[in-house]
Amino acid sequence: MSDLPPAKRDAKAELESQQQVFHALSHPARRQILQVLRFRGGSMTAGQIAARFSCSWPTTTRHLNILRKAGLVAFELEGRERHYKLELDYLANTVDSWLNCFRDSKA
Amino acid sequence: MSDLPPAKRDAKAELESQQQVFHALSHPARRQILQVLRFRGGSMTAGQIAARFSCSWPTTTRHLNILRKAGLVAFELEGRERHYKLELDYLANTVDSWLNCFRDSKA
DNA sequence: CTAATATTTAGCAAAATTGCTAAATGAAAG
DNA sequence: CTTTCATTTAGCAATTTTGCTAAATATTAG
Repeated sequence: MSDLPPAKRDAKAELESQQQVFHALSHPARRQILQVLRFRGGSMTAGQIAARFSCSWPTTTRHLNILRKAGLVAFELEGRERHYKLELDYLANTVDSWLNCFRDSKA
Repeated sequence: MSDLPPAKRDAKAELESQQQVFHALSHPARRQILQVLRFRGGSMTAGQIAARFSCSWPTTTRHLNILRKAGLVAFELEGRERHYKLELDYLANTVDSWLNCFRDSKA
């Protein structure tokens, strides 16, 4: 791996993290988790999140993992709770930077 | 189906079209098709699009179908060619309207 | 009508995703 | 140290997605 010039390596890495973000956003449950987090001030425990969803707790955990690997949420341990927090700027910036190419330049 | 008050039915329909858009955007080849279209002025034949991708022509056709059902592209027949065009506004508006909830309100 | 061109649909196998239940981890309370 | 609480990991079955090749469709050219 990494037998590429820095510029290309970076571009590739950026494409990959973009892919992780868009993949994470493709499942309605995951978008909803982000919205609930946003709505509740940006931070909740795993239990509070899981309680709001109809799917099983482990399924929610997995969605949270996908969101975390994509960089859209992060958590901090507090005793035996995990406080997940929304990575608001990363979310908005990543999507925006892709979407900007498609914004009407005539506006 | 459709045994719901109009407001809820509409909300549900909107969620569903949002889902189709985000699902369509989750595959790198599909995002790339949109970018190529954008880059080339918003309109290309199926053949011109397929020629730019490493996957087989039928595979590209399927990606185009997914994009079309999501409302992100549309085509017009011109002889035996299909001219696909980018639905720029729908793309930007759909993604934006979801993303707006996550834009920092303090800015 | 026949051949060629542009593109799609059909149908299949491989891979990825989802959701579940059961078991595991790790911190805290008794 | 044993139990309890909060949460995750493991492992499996069902479904969906992807990509391929082969066959079909439709339009134009000869």
